[in-house]
Amino acid sequence: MSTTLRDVANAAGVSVMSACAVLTGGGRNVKVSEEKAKLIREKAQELRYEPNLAGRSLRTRKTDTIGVVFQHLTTFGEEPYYYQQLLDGIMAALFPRGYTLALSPQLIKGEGTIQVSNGRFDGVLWCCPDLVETSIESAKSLRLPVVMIHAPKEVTAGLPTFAADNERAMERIVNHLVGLGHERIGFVVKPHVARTSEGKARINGFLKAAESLHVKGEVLLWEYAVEELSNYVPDAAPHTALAAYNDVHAGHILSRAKDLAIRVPEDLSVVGFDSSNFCERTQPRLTSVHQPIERMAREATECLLRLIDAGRENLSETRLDTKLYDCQLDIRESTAAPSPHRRGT
Amino acid sequence: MSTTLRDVANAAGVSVMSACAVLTGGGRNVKVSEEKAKLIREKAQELRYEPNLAGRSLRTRKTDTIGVVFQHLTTFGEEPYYYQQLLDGIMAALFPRGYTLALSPQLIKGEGTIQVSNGRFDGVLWCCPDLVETSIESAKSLRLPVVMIHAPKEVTAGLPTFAADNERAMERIVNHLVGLGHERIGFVVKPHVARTSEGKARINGFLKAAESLHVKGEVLLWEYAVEELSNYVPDAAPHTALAAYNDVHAGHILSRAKDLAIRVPEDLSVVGFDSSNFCERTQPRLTSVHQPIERMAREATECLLRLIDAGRENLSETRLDTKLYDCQLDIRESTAAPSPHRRGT
DNA sequence: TCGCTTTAATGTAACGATACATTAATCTAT
DNA sequence: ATAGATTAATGTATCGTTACATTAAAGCGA
Repeated sequence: MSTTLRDVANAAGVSVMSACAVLTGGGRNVKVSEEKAKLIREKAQELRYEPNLAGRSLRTRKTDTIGVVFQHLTTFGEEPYYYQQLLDGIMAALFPRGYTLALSPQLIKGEGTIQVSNGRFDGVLWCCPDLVETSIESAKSLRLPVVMIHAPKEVTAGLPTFAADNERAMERIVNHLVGLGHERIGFVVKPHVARTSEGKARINGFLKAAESLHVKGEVLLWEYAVEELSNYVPDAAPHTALAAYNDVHAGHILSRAKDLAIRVPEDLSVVGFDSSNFCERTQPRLTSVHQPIERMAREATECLLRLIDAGRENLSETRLDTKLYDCQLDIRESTAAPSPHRRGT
Repeated sequence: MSTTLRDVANAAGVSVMSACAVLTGGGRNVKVSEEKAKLIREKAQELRYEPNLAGRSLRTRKTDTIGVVFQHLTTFGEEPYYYQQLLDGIMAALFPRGYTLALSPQLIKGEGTIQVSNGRFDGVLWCCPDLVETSIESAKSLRLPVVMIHAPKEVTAGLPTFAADNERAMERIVNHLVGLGHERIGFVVKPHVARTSEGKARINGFLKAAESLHVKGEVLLWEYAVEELSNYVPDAAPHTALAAYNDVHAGHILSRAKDLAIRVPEDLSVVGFDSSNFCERTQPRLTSVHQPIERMAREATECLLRLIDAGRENLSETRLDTKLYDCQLDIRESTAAPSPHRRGT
């Protein structure tokens, strides 16, 4: 059995609460002479006392743990860079404050509804780019502070939300491509993307930007894009530029293009999304949108911690922080003006 | 305030332990009629009862949470694929059993020594490829089941250990290169690598393999490798093949080589380590060693869960599981026979 | 020396869930 | 009909910690 506070108190010949006061720094009311305090600390060290957090949590209603919600169990595999940055940002904000981060099966339920036991988390960070409506209800019904990361704020009304400005980002892509002279642009997505709120935002931004610049902008399902590349005929390609939903998808397009001897960027411009360091390693290096994911995650986490603190001090009305992050386009080598002989065809 | 078991019991007009027995399935001793059981379940749902885990943990001495130890706070950034696969493997084993995974600042202490509060974790997974000796003492002194992942078993004596066979892996690399005709091979590492036990194992394996095959095998610090490439002279290069410590480093070498117009694999063969899907996206595609990280993490986690179960049932002596994983070499395009005009120089 | 504050502590009761022991009521066998 | 077994429950103590209330002793001015 492990050492308890009572063991330490007995060893030092003092009461339990004196030991508690000394070892936790708490107990405003309780004063202990420096002499006894020293003895208590000595005994605690000698017995290798570590507080039992279950006991403490039960009493203080504080767990010093926050839960992180992902939609699926195995999301990591699809977009390693995205989750890496997310976790790094969260940890950067959490650890200096002594908080623990938990990934729990409770927090990963298929249809977006989760149940969280009491006394496990002080708050929840909800990271679901592919947010569905039921998630929101589920999030709001938690009797815990919740902060949304990367979910369009129109959907999360009433919850603090930290998200990339996806529409603006797509506008930047289209602007760049049109500026280069492209007039037929495809946005390649996988089917499920069209059902997520982030996907909708990007599609929406893409279509709006194309419309306002008077160029042809088409949303292409992945299979059609693949087919289109396979049937590629230099002068008759339906699109001279393809934007992909993320860098990994863009990478796949690059590989395809290479296999089919389609030159990038001469024959086809390709744009990614995330501007992960992966972009520096492709051939050609990939033009992509940089989302400040780590900063977003860090600031969202800080917001959550503020909410938790506020709740403790009964400042029930903290202002609802919500922030939309502008994304930069990192222009690399995979985009260029369309070949002259096809320009304006 | 949230609903407690007492609230449910009162609402249903039964005792607290009847409610407890019905809602947790536990309490072997306590029988409840189907009629009352139904009523209890109804009331629980109606009041949205969720058990308080602090209370439960305190009583049962079970947290259903395991902690994962990393050496540094920001390790993720360096090797995203590695950590992604590790976490995926851990979660795959943990979540079906209802366990939560925790990343805690308690578990990330610079010099490898950690202290874990009681009542927070049921066990600890220690994932430190760059393991230092003090870590081991720290790991052994935890009064919790501990399983080591990715630490050489010579170092972790007495603790279950799941690790890649690094020596064998380096042997495979050297075999492959020598088979192609290379006779001057460099193994490129960053300085800190040489101090970690995994680094030592790889260096050791590399040198031993080179020696036994009677070829020149040299360990190169990163800066020297860079310098060597800068001064590259086709017929006089000190090495015709470079093995890197991981895929990302290998990627950097590829970029350098490209910038300097050194052709891979014609002028120089390059080998990575991890065989992440990154290898498929480089130009040329990267030959690399595949470590079964996810499987390793999953099996280590399963082992930890067995130890935890065993502890509960006082089967104090479970056999000490330890497994060394063989790694395959995935041969892609970045390795080939050295150019004929330099062969045998 | 008496009342008053100040200092240094201690006592007790929770927090919520569950293990173990006990009780009351019903059933079975002779 | 009654002992003994079975069923359906309830009572109570406890896990380790901390909040709140209380006490005992010392200090101090008049």
